[in-house]
Amino acid sequence: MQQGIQLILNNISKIVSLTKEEQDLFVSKLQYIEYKKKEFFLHEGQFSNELNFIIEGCVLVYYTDHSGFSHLIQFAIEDWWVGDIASSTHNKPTQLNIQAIEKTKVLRISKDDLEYVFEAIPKLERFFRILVQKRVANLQQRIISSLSKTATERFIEFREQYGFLENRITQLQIASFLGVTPEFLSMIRRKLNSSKK
Amino acid sequence: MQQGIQLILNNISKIVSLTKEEQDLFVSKLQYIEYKKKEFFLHEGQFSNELNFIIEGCVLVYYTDHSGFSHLIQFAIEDWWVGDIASSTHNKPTQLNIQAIEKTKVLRISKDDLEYVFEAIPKLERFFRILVQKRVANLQQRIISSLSKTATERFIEFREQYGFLENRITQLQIASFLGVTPEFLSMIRRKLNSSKK
DNA sequence: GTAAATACTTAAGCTAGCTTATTTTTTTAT
DNA sequence: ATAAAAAAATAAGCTAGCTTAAGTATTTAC
Repeated sequence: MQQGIQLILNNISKIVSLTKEEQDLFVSKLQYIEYKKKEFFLHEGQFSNELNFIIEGCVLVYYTDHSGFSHLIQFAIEDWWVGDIASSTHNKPTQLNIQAIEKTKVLRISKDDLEYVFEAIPKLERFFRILVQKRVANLQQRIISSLSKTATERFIEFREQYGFLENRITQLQIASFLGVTPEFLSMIRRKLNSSKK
Repeated sequence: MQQGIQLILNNISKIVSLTKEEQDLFVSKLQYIEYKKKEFFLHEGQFSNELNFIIEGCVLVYYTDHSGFSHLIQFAIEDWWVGDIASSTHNKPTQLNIQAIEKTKVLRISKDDLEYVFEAIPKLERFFRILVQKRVANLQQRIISSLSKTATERFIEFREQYGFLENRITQLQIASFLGVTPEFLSMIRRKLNSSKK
């Protein structure tokens, strides 16, 4: 856990610098949690009242539609933040599922504590504002790609951006993220491989 | 313009409450600008260093791909904020075009002034954090829809959410927002109309 | 007020991506 | 180590949504 605290403070210090006292206050609000592989952080219909920082592991954020198909909205690994901003901003039950796909260690802060530290340490509110802005940039890029690119182009873009994940998540999950069937992704991969040599 | 200032202060007061002095400081940083129909706020390749609040009018935010096709990322009307968060967060030239499609009046604040007022009035940083969170919720919903719904379902959802815009933007623009061709949208509309009666 | 430009509709043929089904490979649990 | 489960590949037939093209309606600009 001690290493995790170093990691989270380091993550924050890339954007804002906190004094020792501010760090201690923030850290005092963190809860350390471990999830086993396949365990859920959050189920559809629950209220999302926490934000999680991943120390170790990998989680998926997905939406399950009325026909039971899952659609991968986001994934997160160590040194990333994960939570349902939509649910906690609008105080509505989440539509999403958040699930560990490896043994995962997180530091968690509740919504109430987060609001408290924002009040006490405005620099932290700045940090989170910038974090959320980066998320906007990321989501917007994904919309641009979904509107203007073919599945093959989106797969190539995925590899460039998230290639380091290719051994941690399955083809099924990549297909779900790209918005194609696994069968079609398999075809895309075959075509790319044969044209490569 | 005076009315515009009332509108913007009102918009902010729905989320945070400012003292008279704080309001005055914020307002002193605002610039009033008018655009004619078809004029651009921002062209692809430029740097986005402003945030705009629309007092009156309607603007489109779109991406133009390498084949010259436009894809509508966002639209905004009076009482909405518009800018390119991605470009200004990452200090990169924008990929987007922002264009007025009606005579449009805005109040604008530069990125530098915004950072200054965030420092001086932390409540304003909170306001913008929450504004950006709402944008995340909106973009995420759009990704969920694009992954899990057919074009017809997305059009019905568009009408429910943005029906009030149907007389201000064209079918071409709606098609571009939904990610279908105008011809196909025309077919969808015909089917929906014939099944309605 | 009128010509030109733009938006919208319709329809026929086409293709990217889906469905279903089978086989092979890899992972998981005991 | 092995059986069961899950993931991945291949292939044939299908469909939502695209392309092209031509015609009609509406806006725009002078």
